[in-house]
Amino acid sequence: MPKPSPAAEMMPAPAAGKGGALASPLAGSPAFLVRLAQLRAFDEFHRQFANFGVTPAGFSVFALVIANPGLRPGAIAEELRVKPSNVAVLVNGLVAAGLVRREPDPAELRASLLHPTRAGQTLWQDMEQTQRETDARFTEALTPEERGQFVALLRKLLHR
Amino acid sequence: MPKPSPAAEMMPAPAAGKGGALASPLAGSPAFLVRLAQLRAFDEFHRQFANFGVTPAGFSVFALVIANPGLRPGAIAEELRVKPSNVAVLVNGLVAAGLVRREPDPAELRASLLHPTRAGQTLWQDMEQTQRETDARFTEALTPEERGQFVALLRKLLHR
DNA sequence: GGCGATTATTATGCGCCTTAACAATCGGGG
DNA sequence: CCCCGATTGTTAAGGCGCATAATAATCGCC
Repeated sequence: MPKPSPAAEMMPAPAAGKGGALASPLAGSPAFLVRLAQLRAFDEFHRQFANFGVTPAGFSVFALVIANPGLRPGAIAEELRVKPSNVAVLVNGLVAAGLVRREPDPAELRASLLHPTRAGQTLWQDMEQTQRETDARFTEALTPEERGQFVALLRKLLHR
Repeated sequence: MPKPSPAAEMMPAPAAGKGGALASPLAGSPAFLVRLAQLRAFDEFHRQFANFGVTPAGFSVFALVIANPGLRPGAIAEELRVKPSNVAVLVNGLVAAGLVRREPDPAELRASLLHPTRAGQTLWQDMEQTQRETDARFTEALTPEERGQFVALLRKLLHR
């Protein structure tokens, strides 16, 4: 091992007896920690959005449609870094829930323009508030400054 | 709206035409960004571990067994914040791949003690190196200092 | 010796993502 | 003008990762 990184050092693991804490070789891995964080975020979402009948992925699509009425599915796929086939299924769910409708584009008959329904616009008010609460809970262990740093680092990390 | 938060403000979204960038109301949401980051981490893992025949979840279980020989499934479930039933399936995969073996515990016949096989120990050398490369790629947009901050913030966030 | 608690596993289902196949439309070159 | 490759969208099928519920075996204790 070339350099002794401060974190993520592996202890000798003394027999892994039930007594002490066990060695966590992945505790210093960003990718692993992100996976754990996403589990927690998912949990929080489920608790808060239990009454809304939407899933995390569906919610992200809905948020984009609300913020960009007339959006096309392809643009959503690009923004969410997901394949268009996946977007189609999620939009189906939103249409079935009566939150979104597909409208034909007169100048581009292949595409469908996505608009929120009136019911969708109404429900969004509550959802937006709930989303803020979800994020607050998710990051409740962080100070406001740390939360800002966290978001900034995530955005830099994701900036392909 | 009482106070103008610096991030995550929603623009009027002028017709969502194909010309300009679209409004991203979730760009300031930690939970949403973590989900995107996890997608990227998963992608990176698949690229790097394509030849090892293990999945991300299987790898995390394997890493724990390597670091803690004689570990019991329940301890893994607790450490990874998943249900024991899930661990059993993942261990099945590792056993089938010849990386891990289940051994009876003489003092606790309900439990099985997990040990890496010799082949598993050998393969782990390469996996450990590959994992470091995966994390390096995952965080390549960050400076070393930022990477350290990122890990520290994640750990604080997760510290239930 | 029996009975609730603990440990592990299998079976089943859902969410989310992928690739592959198909359909419809667009747009430009012959 | 028509055809054909490219674009856009959708459905179908599959895999991973998680959950809950049901089952089995063992443990500890009265």
